[in-house]
Amino acid sequence: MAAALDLFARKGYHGTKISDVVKASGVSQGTFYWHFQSKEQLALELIEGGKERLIQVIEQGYRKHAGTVDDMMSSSARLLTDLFAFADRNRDLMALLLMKGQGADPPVREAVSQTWIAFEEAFKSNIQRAIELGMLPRTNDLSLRANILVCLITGVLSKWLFGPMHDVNFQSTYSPSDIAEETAKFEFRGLLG
Amino acid sequence: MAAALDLFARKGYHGTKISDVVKASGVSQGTFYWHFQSKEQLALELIEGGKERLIQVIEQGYRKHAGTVDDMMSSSARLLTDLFAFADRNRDLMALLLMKGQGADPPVREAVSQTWIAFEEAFKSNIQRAIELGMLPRTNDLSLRANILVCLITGVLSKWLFGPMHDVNFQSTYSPSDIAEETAKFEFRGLLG
DNA sequence: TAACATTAACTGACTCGTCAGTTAAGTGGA
DNA sequence: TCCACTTAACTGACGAGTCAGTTAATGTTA
Repeated sequence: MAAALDLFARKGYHGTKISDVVKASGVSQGTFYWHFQSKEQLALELIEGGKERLIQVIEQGYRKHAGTVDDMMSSSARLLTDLFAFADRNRDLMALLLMKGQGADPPVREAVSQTWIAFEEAFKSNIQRAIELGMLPRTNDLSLRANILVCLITGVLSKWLFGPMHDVNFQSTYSPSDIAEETAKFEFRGLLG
Repeated sequence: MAAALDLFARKGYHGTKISDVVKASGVSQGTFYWHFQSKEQLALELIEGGKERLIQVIEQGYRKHAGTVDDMMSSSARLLTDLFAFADRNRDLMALLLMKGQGADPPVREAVSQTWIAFEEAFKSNIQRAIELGMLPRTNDLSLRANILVCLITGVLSKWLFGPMHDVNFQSTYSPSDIAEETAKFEFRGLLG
């Protein structure tokens, strides 16, 4: 239910009343409880669905062939552009995952955490692949660097989407590809060093 | 009230009942409302106090003299080590600022936002200073890079403190200075490029 | 120094609005 | 007449905030 996601994103889990969701989607409360077991269940379904779509974006960016350093930069930038464009199209989802999920009850928080763990895994296998293809140097602290990279990406994502005020309607002056390119440069230099 | 901060950090704003705070601090509910106007007021006071201490840490790291590139690296690492050590000592505060603040009511969220805006400003003036001292190149997209840097730092901070599961009791395998050094390398290469 | 006054600090049972979830009673299509 | 679906009024729990009163410490007066 898109209406519910919008509300969760704007008002947070606890700030969103079932009565609001119901009003926004034009059905009555009973109808809601016919479709969903509970408020929590609704949130979990939203997150689960979002997670799958998010992971798909990253997995599609999986590098398949070796290439030059420039290739690497541009494929990184492309993956990030895809990711940022996806995030832009789904800012309600991203708001829930990046910020508002924290205000929710344990099971919902758990689902959000699982999403980021999956995200990190997907990214890690991309980096691993790049190393195997000889595009990145082997280092012993790979996992730490991969970690830092993911932090960088989610951090940039948060601020680019929601600005300093964590406002869901925030409009950045940068386009997805602007941000992606600049972030890719950071990534590239950081990982390569 | 340290007890309250601990609870906010672990359970989030809405997850924390006044009755819990009261139980944890060993006073009665009436006493609580004699000391604090409201639950919200309590949270605001906690955040305000934390903000001041946090900003102090960064401002103390203010670069005062020009130096070599190595100087820059080490002073960056020192500032980050201070910051990370502070965060480690105050993980309840950081949990509230980095994660749990999002679940709260608008005034509390606003206070959290203001804290990060101040954080960013403090960092920006550090970078500005480094540019004036000729330690960093002048670029036109400084503000974007500064932004990305702050994202990197808060992102790393979150994951280092709370791990993938956003657990306040998470113990990282890295020490403050390990993380600070690795992050500083990332920062350094990212900013210099 | 004893009796009384004042006030700051504290208590815990209570109120009262809010909201997730329920239910009994429809409605329309096959 | 069964079934998928919808409705609006209802319930009950929960939790923030209140309040009438207790305690103890510090004046104040006679």
